[in-house]
Amino acid sequence: MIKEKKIKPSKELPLGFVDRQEKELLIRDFIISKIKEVMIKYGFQYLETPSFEYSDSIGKFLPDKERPDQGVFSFKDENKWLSLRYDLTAPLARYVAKNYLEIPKPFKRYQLGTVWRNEKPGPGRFREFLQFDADYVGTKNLQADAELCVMISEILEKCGLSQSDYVIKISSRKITESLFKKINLEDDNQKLTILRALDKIDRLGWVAVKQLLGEGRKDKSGDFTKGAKLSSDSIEILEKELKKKTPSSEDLNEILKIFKNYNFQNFEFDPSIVRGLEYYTGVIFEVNLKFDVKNIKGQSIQFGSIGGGGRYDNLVKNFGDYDAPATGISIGLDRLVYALIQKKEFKIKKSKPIVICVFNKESMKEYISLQKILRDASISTEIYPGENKLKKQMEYANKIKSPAVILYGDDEIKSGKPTLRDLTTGKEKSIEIKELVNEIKKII
RNA sequence: GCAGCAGUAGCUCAGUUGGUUAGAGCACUAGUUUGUGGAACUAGGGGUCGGUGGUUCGAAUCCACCCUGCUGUACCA
Repeated sequence: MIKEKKIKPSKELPLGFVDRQEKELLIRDFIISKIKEVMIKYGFQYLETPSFEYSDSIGKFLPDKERPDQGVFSFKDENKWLSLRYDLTAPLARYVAKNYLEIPKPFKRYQLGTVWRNEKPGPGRFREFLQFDADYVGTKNLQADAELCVMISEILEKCGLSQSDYVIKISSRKITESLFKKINLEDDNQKLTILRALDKIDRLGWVAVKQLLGEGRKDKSGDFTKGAKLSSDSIEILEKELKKKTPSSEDLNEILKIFKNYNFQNFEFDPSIVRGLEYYTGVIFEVNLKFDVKNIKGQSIQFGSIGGGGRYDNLVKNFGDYDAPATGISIGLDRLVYALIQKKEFKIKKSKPIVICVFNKESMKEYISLQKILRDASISTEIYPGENKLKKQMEYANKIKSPAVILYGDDEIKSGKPTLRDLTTGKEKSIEIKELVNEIKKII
């Protein structure tokens, strides 16, 4: 410990930002490897775009265009506003608009990247997180939308989830639009309020949602949320229509047929899902986990979906002359990892290094030659990084969960037979150098 | 943003109606063993008791404001 008490820099992290440790990262890497495997099979191209974009290229859909810092992290560079991307879809639209003439049509791309949101963090929700996106740009064919659902389902199962662990909910923006017509609703703000209310059926139930559609609702903490102020007649019509369990729009009927062709069944029609409010134009889907997720304190929490997507036919058009209908899906990888860690035990092989103990510096040449033999055999190995006494070295090996240490002191060097100590059993063996690799492979 | 609850050592927490120098367990460091880890024993380091201001002879304890965290809610392109 440092004793001086000067002005110390803070060890705390900014709100919503976290250090991620090896255990989590290895599981994340595992998931990424599964994703890549599946993406290649489905014929998607890999793309990377920068973390920053000009605010107006990704800010077309900001609620408040005058303030680019609303929800995003931005700064002014020279005279232009830059923002950290808040998703991978807006940059894709920008990329397609920029490279329209060169790229294949339709354009299928997948992307893994960090995104940043200036919002309140929650359990498993941060202000910086890794997202995975797959999109089809330049086709109206609903086969694309269907295939995204099938594909995401394959990824989840490759990650170890079974059909009962998750469900893909589907709906269409067209259904809500027709509902608004039915109750003669024109006001866009009111429409938004209704969509937001409907989005909460899962979480709050119909009783609360009806309050939100009407005058408003007071929640557990005593906070009051203003409602959409619909008449009770209109609310009743909405409820009746939304409780129908069969889709009433053409696009959904079409997609159901395609699912049949794929023999895909793990979906559920749910007209209450909403997703991005102004962004989507047609089919929308949401990936929901069905198992219980807990926070650090072991309390069950409201986890919500780990991702979703849908059809956004107008996004590319906003950039200029090209009109490219598109559909895509995104998954929050950190959230998926957070949930997955609780669901199942991951046995991810990560070989910890064999530690070669240091007796004296003069023998370093011998230690290094042993180390080279092991490393050449692809065995993770290190010479103890320091000059402590043996006890410390053993404690270190134990702490990093090393499977074994090699003792190669003067006696061993003289006889040419290092001692191998298995740290799980505590047993020691004197071994010929040429047998060392084989013996170690038995242990690890 | 709004609301409820919380903040004492690296972690988990105790701290009586306000009363000397603020405690425990785990972790850490050193030793018992200068060539042997996971156990035990001994010793040790580490806290402006979230911050600031106030009440008081005296505050971790009471009051005000602020900060941070958790949970709910709102927003979430």
